Amino acid sequence: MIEVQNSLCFDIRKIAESGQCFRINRLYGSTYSIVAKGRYLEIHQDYTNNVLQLSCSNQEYKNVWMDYFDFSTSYLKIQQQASDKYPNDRFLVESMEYGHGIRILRQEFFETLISFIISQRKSIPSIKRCVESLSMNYGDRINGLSLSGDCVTAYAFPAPSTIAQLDPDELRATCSVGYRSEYIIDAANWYLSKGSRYALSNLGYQTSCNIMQSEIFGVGKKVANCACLFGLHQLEACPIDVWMQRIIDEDYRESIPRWMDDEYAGVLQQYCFYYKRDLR
DNA sequence: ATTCAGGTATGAA
DNA sequence: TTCATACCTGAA
Repeated sequence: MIEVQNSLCFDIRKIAESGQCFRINRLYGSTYSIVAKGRYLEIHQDYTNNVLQLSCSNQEYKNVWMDYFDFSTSYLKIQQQASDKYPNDRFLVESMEYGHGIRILRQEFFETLISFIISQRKSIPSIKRCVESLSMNYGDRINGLSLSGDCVTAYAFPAPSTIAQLDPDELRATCSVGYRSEYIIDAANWYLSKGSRYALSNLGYQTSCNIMQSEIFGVGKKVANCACLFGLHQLEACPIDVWMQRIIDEDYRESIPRWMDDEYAGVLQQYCFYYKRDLR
């Protein structure tokens, strides 16, 4: 277990509730578990002393989790820049204040792609259950540590080759993914034959977004944008879901706000999404 | 019972 | 291009 001073824009509660990741769960209080990159982590945020506790070694923190939490990107700078560029955008400025501490996690691409294929027409709890059963049924068993030093078992997200070989009916039965089961298997095959060769993160946002939409059955505009933003860390990707559409309709009189074309539109989208959803 | 939940493919206008 | 509709599933 290690302890680090949290001097960054980092709020684990908001990140967990921001809907970008389906494998962060609240255990108790402000303690969360995370399964990512074939590892299990527990993290506790002490909001009064501004301290983070993580259930890993200092080495693993530096090698794995600092990258995962995207600590090399300054979200403060992104916020300040946006405030300067769109000073009159009341909704955006309020959203940034409200969502301060949200970051875009550097999740694994394949897992992100499959997770957001699953997400269509599903509620977040339901998506989480699907991803969890997918991992339990077909993923590797992981041995992790809790914050108190106890051994914890978890399941990594399955490998592309494992998912590619599944029978659609079996997948549907074991993970209740419904009509998405063919999509999932198709995406895994795409990843094996082409996706992993493209080096999509180097091809840029527009190109990778178009490739995914045209080559993967079941991947449309929204899912492709989520895969770009959360799986490739292309921060200009701005997925328009029902909540974003509500923001456009209700808060911008049905016209696309300027910030949606910003180079950091995806980050700003997360603030607005989180803010709008909490107003429910 | 009906609707909704972070959509997409398809075919018609 | 835009629009309506079906689609697994589980929860409200």
